[in-house]
Amino acid sequence: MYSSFDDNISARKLFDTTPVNVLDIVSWNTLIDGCVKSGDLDLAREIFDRMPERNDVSWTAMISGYAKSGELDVAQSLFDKMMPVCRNVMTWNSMISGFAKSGFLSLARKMFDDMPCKNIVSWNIMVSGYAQCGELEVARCLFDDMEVKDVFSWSCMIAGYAQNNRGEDGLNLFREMLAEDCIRPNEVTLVSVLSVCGHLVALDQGKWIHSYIDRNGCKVSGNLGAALIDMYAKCGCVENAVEVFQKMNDKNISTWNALITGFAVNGVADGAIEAFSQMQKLEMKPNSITFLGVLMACCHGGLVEEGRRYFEIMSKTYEIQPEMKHYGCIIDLLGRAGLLEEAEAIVKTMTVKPDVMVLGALFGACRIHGETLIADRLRKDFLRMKSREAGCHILLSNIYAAAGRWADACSTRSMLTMHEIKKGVGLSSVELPKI
DNA sequence: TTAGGGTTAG
Repeated sequence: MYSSFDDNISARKLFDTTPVNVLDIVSWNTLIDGCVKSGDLDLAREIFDRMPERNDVSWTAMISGYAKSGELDVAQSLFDKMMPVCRNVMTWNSMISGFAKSGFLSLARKMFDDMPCKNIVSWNIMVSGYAQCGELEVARCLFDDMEVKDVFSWSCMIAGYAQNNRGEDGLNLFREMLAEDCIRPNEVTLVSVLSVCGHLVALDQGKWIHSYIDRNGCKVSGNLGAALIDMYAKCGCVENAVEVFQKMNDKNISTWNALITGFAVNGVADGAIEAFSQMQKLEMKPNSITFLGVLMACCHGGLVEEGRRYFEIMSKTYEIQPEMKHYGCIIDLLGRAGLLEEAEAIVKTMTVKPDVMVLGALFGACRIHGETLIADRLRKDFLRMKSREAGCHILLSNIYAAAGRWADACSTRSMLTMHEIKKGVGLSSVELPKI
């Protein structure tokens, strides 16, 4: 009865109108749980403080709520106040997870080592914590030490490799996972592995995973569909991406975003725009990533008019404030079209300071169009950033060189050597053998 | 009480 609320007003009403001793402890706990889940920690705390008696479930719900929202000091003080015998494994796990997610790995580890009784979740939290912080070797040691692993353990470790540019290790671990008898990948695992295939442009492996999904009758949810579409798009197979999209029943915003971005990165601007108007017809609400995709499409297709329009409706109609990446796209688009002053004017309206990428887009345009005046104006802002991004220094130097301003070109170049900034190595990819 | 993705620029 008290398990969920449409809004916290009903929880508040119930709490205010019910005499304290009418409810039993289970109902009180459910009430707290509902408030914590809906994000109203203050109300949960008020209820917790006024409860006639509390048990481990009440304490754990509060501690977990604070730990999840990053209020670790409050969580810790409640944990300390709690009778040690009342602390259960979930109480400990909530604290460990809170510390690990906030990057306090040594604190998490200390609690993990101190806890009287661990379960598989405790191990998974630590594996995930290390993996997310890029400490993959520590994560892997813990993972290998686990006597029993579940799908969470495998997914955490694979995602860790995926997020830290160790995609091949992720794929190898996925192969090991498939060889295990009692474990099957789920949607989360598959999304991670598909993302690896996309980044590595490993089309054969991506196709194999697609057929695995079909063979095993996995339901292609909105998110899994998005991962498949994204994988095909990153491998340059727009037709396959579209086919996946068309076959899906329950498309969500991520599915649409994957399709639009897929069209955009493959230079199919009209496909992206068409998909966006379909979304509008279906009254599917776009988000900031949808607009990034559409703007990217305009940028690739040189569609200035459309780009301007989408950039405008984004905030005016949909109330989505442009982020740095949206600015990057529109400035790149205008800059390439030679509309440098308009691009510079947008830079000036930005509420956040333009980053190196945004300035880089404008420098790039200055170089294409032989525009030195704007480059001069932006140069100070750029130098103030003390950026170690070699590309911008080189662009700037090339702008001056093209204009015959050799002294400026040399001084810009010398910044590179002075600050020991090195240009990153060019990379290309090679397809891996099949699974 | 634990796990996931979407991105371009010279």
